[in-house]
Amino acid sequence: MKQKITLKKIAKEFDVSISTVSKALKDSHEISVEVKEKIKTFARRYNYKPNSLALNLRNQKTKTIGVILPEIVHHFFTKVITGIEELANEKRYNVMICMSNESYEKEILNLEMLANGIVDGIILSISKETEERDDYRHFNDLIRNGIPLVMFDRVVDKIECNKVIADDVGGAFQATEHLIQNGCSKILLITTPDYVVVGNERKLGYIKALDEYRVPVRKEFVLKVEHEFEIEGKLKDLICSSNPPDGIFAVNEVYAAVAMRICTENGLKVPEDIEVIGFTDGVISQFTTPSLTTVAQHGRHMGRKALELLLDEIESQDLEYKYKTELITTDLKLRCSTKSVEKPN
Amino acid sequence: MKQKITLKKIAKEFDVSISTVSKALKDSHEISVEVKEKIKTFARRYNYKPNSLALNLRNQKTKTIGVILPEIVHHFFTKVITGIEELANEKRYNVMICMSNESYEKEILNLEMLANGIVDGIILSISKETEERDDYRHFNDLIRNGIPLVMFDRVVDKIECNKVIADDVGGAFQATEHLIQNGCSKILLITTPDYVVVGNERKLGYIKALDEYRVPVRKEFVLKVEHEFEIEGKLKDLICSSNPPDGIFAVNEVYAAVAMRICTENGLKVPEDIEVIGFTDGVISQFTTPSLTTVAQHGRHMGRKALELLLDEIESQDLEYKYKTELITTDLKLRCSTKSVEKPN
DNA sequence: CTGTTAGCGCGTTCAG
DNA sequence: CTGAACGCGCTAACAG
Repeated sequence: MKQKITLKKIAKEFDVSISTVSKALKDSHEISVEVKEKIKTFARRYNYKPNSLALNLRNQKTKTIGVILPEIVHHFFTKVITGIEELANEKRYNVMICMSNESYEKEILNLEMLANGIVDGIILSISKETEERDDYRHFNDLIRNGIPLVMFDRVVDKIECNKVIADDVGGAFQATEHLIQNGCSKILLITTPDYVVVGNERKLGYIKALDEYRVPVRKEFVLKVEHEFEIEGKLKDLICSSNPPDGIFAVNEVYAAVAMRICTENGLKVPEDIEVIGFTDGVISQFTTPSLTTVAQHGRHMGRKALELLLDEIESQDLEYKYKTELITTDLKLRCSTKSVEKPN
Repeated sequence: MKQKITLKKIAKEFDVSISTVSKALKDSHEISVEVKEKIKTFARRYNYKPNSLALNLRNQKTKTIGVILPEIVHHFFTKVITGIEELANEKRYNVMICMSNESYEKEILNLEMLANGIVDGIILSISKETEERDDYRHFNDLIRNGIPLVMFDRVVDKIECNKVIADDVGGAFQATEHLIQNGCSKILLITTPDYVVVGNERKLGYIKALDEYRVPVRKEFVLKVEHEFEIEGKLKDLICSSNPPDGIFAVNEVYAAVAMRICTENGLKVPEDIEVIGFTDGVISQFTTPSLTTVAQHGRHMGRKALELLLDEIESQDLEYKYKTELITTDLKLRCSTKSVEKPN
């Protein structure tokens, strides 16, 4: 278990002072060429690397940013991470990823841990439990402590900070509009419980599209489910009713995939009898039969944007820094679960 | 931009020494009750938290472990992370996740960054490029520097460290055996290029099963592809040949899903005409039509095990520490792309 | 009961 | 050209 080499050890080796070594390694003009040379070759030989902890402590900054995610087994979030990593790389920042597991407690724990000096700023998507509790003191504490925070995707109006969100309303509008234009008039919305903000936003877009095209909004066509296995029973009932839906818009990928499977199993043909659109950046959609038309969220782009805003704030000296909210536009990714002229992929 | 509160500031506030404050906050018996009380309430009021950097520097350990992954947009790796996080939580360790993006350069960069004091140990799955180059000096440097390393999934024999691997040979054997027992005799293997170790291991299992059941191994039934879009042409040719396969074993999920789609598109019924098995821990398999039988890798379990070994080594004082290689057994997860008595899910 | 000192590893004055 | 001293924030051994 050989110990790491330090300035001190090199100094002892050549019987010079620590600061001489430090200067020599930085190629300071204050040090004689010979001394510099021998110290540098020695350092290279023993692969000297300054200790990050010491540097961070001294500089009072770490060039590291923390990312807190509700979960990681989720294609969208991994895309966001990819975007963050990408830009972090370019800007020579490190990234520390933590998971809140959708838990309020763990979110606070992570926040506290990161806030204790080890990161220069934090990017986060709020946990479901926190959304449900509607308790955001820990974030305000953080901000009061002067640690820059950027929220993405699941954001909270009450918190004053930079934000990056997908255009949930617009995306849902686009999807619903597409279904309407394809001739659907009885469009089922499968969404999350009320406390999930993005679910609500997407519902708004759905309603907006229906309104705009003068399609009546019907209560029985709004399905709120917590878990995908709740879909089967309710959807079956609707399909077998006297007035079955002819289109489905689901606020995420799994809901859409499950709904589509249930339709098929119950004798409906997709997209002939019923068209389906999901909302996601995911990978499942490409492999379902038929492949699933979705609203693409561009998670990678969101990640990049979030870090961009964060670095902006970190590097800003401006006392009157103005927080922004960036809207990332979505795209309708046409596949085979909807009727359309072209059906790529 | 209020600055964080430190021992020093509290000391100044009450005009006592820094160490008095430190002791007071640790409820030392050396300090009078009144002083302790007033210092503690003050600290609580201003939400004092010791600076982690300073603590880490002083203790020469960080209670943080680094994880380097080839990529993160990958269900298996996110499962492994979940396992690592889980145990890390229990043991009160932090986890820092980095991505090598399958790049040799970036792997080295990450390694160097983590090695400079900020983590107590590293868990890693090697990048493809490194596998291809067959150059492992950076790992040996790390180990020589006394930083514990655990490799998982994609491991390298030449590196002496703890390892956790899935039973790739066994899993592939199981899968192939299952196909044979279901009556397949012309089983196509879709695998990766030779330098990918896990691909090779799985190929070994495939051959072993064929040998054991005296099914001839045929060269034209071993398809090596780098990317999934190479599958279509080659598979089509085979299907249309005079001697088409009646079973497919693919070394990953995407290959299997793509192969199955191509079979269906070319008029073959799965599993009646041809059976398909994939290798993975993924999420796609559940949503294909038919759902895909796979060899489950238990990524979460692997993650836990990897961290377990790492903590073992970190906390071991033993100079004659013995490295282990843990084999994580796989399970055949039966779904609908293979014939069988029961077809759950 | 409280304070001083030293040290973790580093970089930066400032003196010599 | 080189070194001593200081500070980043914290703890622990030792003095008083």
